[in-house]
Amino acid sequence: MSADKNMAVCDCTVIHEETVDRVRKEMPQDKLLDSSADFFKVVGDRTRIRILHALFQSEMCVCDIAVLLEMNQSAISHQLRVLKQAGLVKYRREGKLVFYSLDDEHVMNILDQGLVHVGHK
Amino acid sequence: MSADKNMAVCDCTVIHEETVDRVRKEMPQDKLLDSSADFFKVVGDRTRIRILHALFQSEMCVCDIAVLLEMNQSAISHQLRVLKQAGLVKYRREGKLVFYSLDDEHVMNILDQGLVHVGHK
DNA sequence: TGAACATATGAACAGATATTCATATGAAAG
DNA sequence: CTTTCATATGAATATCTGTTCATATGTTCA
Repeated sequence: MSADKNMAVCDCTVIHEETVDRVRKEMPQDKLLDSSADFFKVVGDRTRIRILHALFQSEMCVCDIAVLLEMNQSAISHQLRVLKQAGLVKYRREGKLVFYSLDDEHVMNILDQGLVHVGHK
Repeated sequence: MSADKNMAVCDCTVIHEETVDRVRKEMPQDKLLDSSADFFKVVGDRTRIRILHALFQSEMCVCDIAVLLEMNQSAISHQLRVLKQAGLVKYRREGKLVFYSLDDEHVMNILDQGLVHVGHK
């Protein structure tokens, strides 16, 4: 059976079928893998990672963030939308202003580990 | 001074200059932020995150990985290149085969936290 | 109600990225 | 040395993504 799959998908013969089968059994579910890739993708962007680190220090309105990152308001607003859809930030309205803050502080642990990782390389 | 920066970059008046200044002081260095965004970007891909999880179980040759992920050899090879450049995998040659393995097991802690994060949502 | 301001949003565009295809490289075996 | 097989790589392509621009929404205040 895996021989067929092989031909369809790969230019070569299965070399270590047992390894492949064993690894396959231990792989996290596809759904989880896709979700976590999506999560890392959200975080894997200059602008968004800066927004998150900023909000870790303090809640901020859109304009504050734009000034901090020296980017225009629209770009920030678009990225905040992405972060909100990913469940990473939340907001509260106060008159004309909208204050954003982290919705999941735990995520900062992961971001910090990312910093540490690149820090000593 | 920040007033000028404002006009150039944002459509609005600074609302909370003290907040912005305080947050700016506490932000990680730009270089670090960029590096960690790049790191998360590498990890934020369906194919690459699967390769890493697979290699966490066992070293594998390129063909094994292609079969496991049901993708063609060339696609895998390209992605292994990205992972290697990011310092996440290493390889050893054995005859015609090239065996890849994790170069930084610590990274799996971060990936696992990603799985946990998306797992209970 | 209307002007002013902060934020959101849609369309457009430019740049990045993943996969495929064709082919090159490099090793083993005949 | 030539063939065969595993892997690498460059070019081409299609898709995705981030930013910008123009404009809409929504709130405050006159």
